Amino acid sequence: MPDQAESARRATIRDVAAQAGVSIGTASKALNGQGKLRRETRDRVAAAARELGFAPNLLARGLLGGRTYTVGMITTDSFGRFSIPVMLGAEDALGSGQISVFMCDTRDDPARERSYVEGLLSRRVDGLIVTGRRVEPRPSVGTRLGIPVVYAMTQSLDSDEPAVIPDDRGAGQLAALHLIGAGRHRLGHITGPERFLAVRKRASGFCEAAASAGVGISTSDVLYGEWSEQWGREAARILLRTAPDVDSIFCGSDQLARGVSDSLQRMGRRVPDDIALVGVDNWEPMALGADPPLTSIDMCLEDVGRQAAELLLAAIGGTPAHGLTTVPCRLIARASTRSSA
Amino acid sequence: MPDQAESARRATIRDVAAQAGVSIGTASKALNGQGKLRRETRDRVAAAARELGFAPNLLARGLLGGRTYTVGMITTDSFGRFSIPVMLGAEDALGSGQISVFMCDTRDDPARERSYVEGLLSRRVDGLIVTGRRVEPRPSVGTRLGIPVVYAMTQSLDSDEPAVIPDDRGAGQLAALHLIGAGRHRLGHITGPERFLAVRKRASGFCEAAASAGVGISTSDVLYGEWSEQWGREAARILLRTAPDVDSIFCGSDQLARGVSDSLQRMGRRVPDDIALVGVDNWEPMALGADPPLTSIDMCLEDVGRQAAELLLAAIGGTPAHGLTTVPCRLIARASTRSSA
DNA sequence: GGCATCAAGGAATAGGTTTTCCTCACCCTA
DNA sequence: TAGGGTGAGGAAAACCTATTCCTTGATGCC
Repeated sequence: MPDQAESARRATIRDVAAQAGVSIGTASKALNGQGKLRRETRDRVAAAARELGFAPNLLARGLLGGRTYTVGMITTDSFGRFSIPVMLGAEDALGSGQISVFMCDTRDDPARERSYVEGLLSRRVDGLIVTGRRVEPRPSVGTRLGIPVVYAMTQSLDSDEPAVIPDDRGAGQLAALHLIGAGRHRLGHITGPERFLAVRKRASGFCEAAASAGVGISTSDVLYGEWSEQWGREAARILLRTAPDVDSIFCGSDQLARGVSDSLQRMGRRVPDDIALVGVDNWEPMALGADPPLTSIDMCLEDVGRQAAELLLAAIGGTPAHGLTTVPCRLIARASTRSSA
Repeated sequence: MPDQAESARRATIRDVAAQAGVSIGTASKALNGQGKLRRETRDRVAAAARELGFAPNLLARGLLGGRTYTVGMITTDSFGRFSIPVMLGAEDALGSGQISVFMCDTRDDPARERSYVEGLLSRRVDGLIVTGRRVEPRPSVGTRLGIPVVYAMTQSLDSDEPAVIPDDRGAGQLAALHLIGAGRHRLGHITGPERFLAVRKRASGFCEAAASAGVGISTSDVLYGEWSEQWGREAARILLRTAPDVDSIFCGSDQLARGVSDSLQRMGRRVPDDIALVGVDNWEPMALGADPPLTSIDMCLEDVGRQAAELLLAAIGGTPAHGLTTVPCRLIARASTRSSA
């Protein structure tokens, strides 16, 4: 393959046709395996294309075919920790099918979002993926765009629009079962702001699973606060005061778990011997950096992204989806819940 | 503005022209403020466009004009912690000029990279930004692509190609001056693998600045290791053994600094009273979550991205850049270096 | 030998926009 | 009144590709 382009102007199919001594139409057929052509002609065209470093102009193709093999991705949280893996998974599902992704960060500004959507529509993307910070429902990006839209890690207030989110309730259950399975019976839960839907779902999943295993913790025992290590430290002190015999804590994020771990150890409790800890996010720099490393629930965000992309592809292909799809979480066991036996 | 599209087919300029009772060419001129048209005609066309929710097909425009107002962004580190802010800054500089960004993650796989570049070229992007994990030089993505390329947070082995990177040497100097300015005189440096160019540059900047302030630390005293909290903990123990009177440590990342801080405090040293700590990255979840919060050097990655994008725009506009551009870092002072007075 | 069939490839069209060049009518001046 | 200038807008080319329809020559069959 000679170096990509002749630097000046990219070769067009017209150049290829001329070089191969055939018409444009014939060249097109040869390159796309269409029509009735002699073997030798195909080869000649292929050789010319190779020689000229020809690559079809996808703009022209898109203009003609009505499909651009391009999708838009809109994120509201500055490519944050959540939307990135989602993007990664989506890119994975799309990229392998030769679809390119336009990325747009709205910074949570509706006006900016509107203008991005306009731009994407003008570029004739085949579909849209909308991803957000957390799982809270948000205003629809538009229901009559003429192209399919899938939400990932967030949902539209118009609840019929397809959305893919992690199974937060399942995350809570997973945590409870893991802790109980490790022989813990006095559970605590320290988590983020109660206004987050995901927070409430996890808490209820956790409490329910505990209850049905005969271990008592009610949602009113849950400690809600900010998403900060600072709150983790503080909450640990509070919890130890109100429930000094606690032997395990489920933390709503790895950051919280770090704070909790730190605080507990300063208060002389050993992790996991005295108190076991489970975090959420499986955010490796946090979870692995902790001492001891944190058991954490991975929300499989890449799967969320992948599934969203697959739903989008199906919709583009004519099979739209509706409503919510949840993706199961996975618990990654590490030293912070190692059996104290 | 009536709801975006008529759901079925997007309105074209032909529809607008028909509705306004003018020819296509006239409609185009009216919408773009070109040509000689009566005021009333322009208004009529504008009204029709609004009514039909017309937005020009950017594919067609790109096909015709040779410019797509689109750039490709290639990252090698899975949208990691470094390339994201860079992307953000770039998107900032580009987005406000109505340029859309194709995002591609190569996962460090040259074959994948090649195929992405092909795809972007086929989509006739106007330029390329290549961003990487750290600042190490990498093989060129191609020097005869026919479109300008700018590297950000990484450089091409072909050193003439334009690249924008943070001023790592300056980061080291900043750290040294800050610590010395806070009255510290026995400096240590714990950092990442010596094979990283950025690591060596920071170390030499740090040692030089210290030397020229009359404080002795040689590059041979630097502790090199992995980029992990674990290494931070271990290195702190080593350092305290070999230099028990150290009163300040410059850490090559916030993660390292977290490990160091943790380890020091377990060994009974107070931060910052006994030992002051400076990290690098200003990675907020890490730096703010630490106790005490970490002073850290912000590499202003968004500025790196912004500048790269600006260079790219200039190159697209006909004024290509060459060689290295460095972006200054900024020290964010927090409690870990609060004067012990 | 005439006709249908078939292989091979050319010509033309569509897709949506911008831009250049034309046309047409009108007014002004010599 | 002829010629030129001008204001307003139309027609058509150009961008590049894929596809549909045609043409051409050759072959096979009755």
